[in-house]
Amino acid sequence: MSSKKNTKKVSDSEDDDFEEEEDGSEGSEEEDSAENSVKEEEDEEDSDDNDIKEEDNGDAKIEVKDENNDDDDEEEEFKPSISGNKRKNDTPVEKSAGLVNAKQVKTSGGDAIKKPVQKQQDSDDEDDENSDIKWKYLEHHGVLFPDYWQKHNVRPRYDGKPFDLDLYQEEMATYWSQTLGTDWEHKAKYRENFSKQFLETFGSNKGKYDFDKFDFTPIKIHLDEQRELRKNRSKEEKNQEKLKKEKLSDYYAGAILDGFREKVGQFMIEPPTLFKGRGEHPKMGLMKGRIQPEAVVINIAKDAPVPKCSVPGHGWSEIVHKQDVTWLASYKDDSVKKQHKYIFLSAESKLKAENDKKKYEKARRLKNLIGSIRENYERKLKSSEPIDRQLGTATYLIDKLALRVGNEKSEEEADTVGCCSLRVEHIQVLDNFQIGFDFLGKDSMRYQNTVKVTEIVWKNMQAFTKNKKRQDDLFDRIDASSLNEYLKSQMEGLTAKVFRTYNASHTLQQELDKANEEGLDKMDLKDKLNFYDEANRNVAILCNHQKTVGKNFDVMVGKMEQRINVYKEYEKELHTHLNKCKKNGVNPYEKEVILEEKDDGKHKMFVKKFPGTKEKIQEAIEKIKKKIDEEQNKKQSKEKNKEIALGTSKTNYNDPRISVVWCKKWEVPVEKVFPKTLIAKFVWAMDTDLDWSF
DNA sequence: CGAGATACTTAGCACGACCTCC
DNA sequence: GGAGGTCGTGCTAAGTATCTCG
Repeated sequence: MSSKKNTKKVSDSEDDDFEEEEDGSEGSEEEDSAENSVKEEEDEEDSDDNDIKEEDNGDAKIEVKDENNDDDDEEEEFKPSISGNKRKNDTPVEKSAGLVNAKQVKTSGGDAIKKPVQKQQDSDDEDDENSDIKWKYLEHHGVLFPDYWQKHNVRPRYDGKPFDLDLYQEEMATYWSQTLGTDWEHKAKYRENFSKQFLETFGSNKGKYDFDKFDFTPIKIHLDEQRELRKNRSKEEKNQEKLKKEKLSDYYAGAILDGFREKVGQFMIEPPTLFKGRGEHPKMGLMKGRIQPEAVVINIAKDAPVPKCSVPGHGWSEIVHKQDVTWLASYKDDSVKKQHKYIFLSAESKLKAENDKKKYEKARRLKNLIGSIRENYERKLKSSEPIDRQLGTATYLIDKLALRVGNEKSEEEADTVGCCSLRVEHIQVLDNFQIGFDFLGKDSMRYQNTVKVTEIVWKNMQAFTKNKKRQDDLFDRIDASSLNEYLKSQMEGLTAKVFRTYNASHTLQQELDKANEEGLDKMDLKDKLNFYDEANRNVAILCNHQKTVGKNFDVMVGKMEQRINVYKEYEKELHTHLNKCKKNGVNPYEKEVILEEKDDGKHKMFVKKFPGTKEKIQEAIEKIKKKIDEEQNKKQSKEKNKEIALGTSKTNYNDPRISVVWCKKWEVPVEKVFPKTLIAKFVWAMDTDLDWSF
């Protein structure tokens, strides 16, 4: 209810005709690169804009500041107040709290405050307390659009002859050329989808052309040259560009939510390119269309200034004031598949952090109830009702194997499954109460596992496969929503994914609790971190978080082995050297041997030193032993992590408080287990008490 | 109800910044 | 100080879950 009231179009309200005016009056504006538009559209064009906005909001313009443009006090004051970079998370913007405060920030040089205050009062009041209001005040700078295509005029060949392409054709052809030499090039579907769409651009002439006769290597070569050129830019040039980028990002990343500066996440509209779906995606190779501002909906507070659209001659689709959602902007993109995209605040924002914390608290509630919940679904396993046996069995799998729930998918997507969408062909009922699983899950990652289950589960699984074809659903009486409905009856807010969070965090806690037995106190930092990685790895294995093996993994490991062998040989030689030294009292053989490990042209050197005194030799032996040890550890963890991605569980499944407490307890700096961004994301967990546990 | 819409989280990969090792 | 490797971050695809509507 409340939200509905808030979502009406700006243009509906008596004082906002923003889009109409903008659209109508600016058709002839220069229409190029977004980069230009952000920085250059200053005065002439700006004045139009301000006219409109000043009517709306008093003086509410937002400008990107350029180094050469520091003459405007208003902007000067405004900008830092909302810029993302200097933001201090827990310092309210401008001291006081809440709505009033945010407005002060926004208007710290102008008079926008007057009107909005009135606007604010006429409808919001009763909304605030009830329902799920996510914010009271929200202000941001909108979204950034990728540059329009700029023609490079490098022609492909057709039938061996240079061939002219129009603007859009060239753009498509270039995206295609980007993938020449990669795996994509050889995927039949990718080629099929692209070629069809590409030929489509010739309209009624499309029948005249044969895609196989096109040769795009000239464009490919051009792209390679461009990359080379970019790489070889001067230091200053690179620096300049970096600064520019930072400036832009500083501007767009800046938002204010309820009186606090917050960082916006991904604010750049996804640029056009060829769609690259994971796995056997039927739509791979199709052109992702260019998103125009007219497709973008902006969500801000009623009394916030309307962000400026950076594309000359264009305007937003709509300005809404939906307080029951967290997105700042959204757009529909149906070019490849029907979908909505959103611009959110970044992971480190209060809004996201709060949700994150709630997620873990919910998982902890599950932890406390898990006993009775397990009893409940175990009872269901034996129920006389087939539906209940399926619910029980599916819940068992979700709990024990951390499977995803498995929503229905359409034909237009890659064929992947989760628990409820498992088909008979995905499992094998084996001897000894074992079940074999082999299916493609999210992102077409293969889940392959053989597990011993309880007798009753085993029998159920066998029954569910009876008289069915391979392609039939294993669970034919339930789906994701009925399963979640059942879970809801067991605990408020319980859904299938909570089991994953709970099991992951619980596993991490258990693993890390083994620190005492492992004698962590006697370990050095490196070994402690190995121990942590091991725990982390167990979670990743549970959740099936995989990564593809890098193409030169074997080469890498080979090199390490070689290095270890060299070290070992050196160690042996040192021992003989030491013996000789002992016999003679003094060392007659002091020497250095320089080894060059040659490897495909490049070389690395290793110097074997044979010192002249027993003590020094002894030292050298110790040193090389340590090096061997380190190198072996490194090799081992590399092999262990060969196909396992540790990052995903760290960011999404492991309650950060577990790690924080562990770090404190064992005197490991948190920044050794969390990279910068995760520390920022998990600020809320950083001062957890030592006695806390999941 | 069921299908599509909507909102938000979870996921792997490419690439570039940074670090290390001589 | 530069090449080679590592690692973090940005990007965007692909899930989950719930809501809405005919």
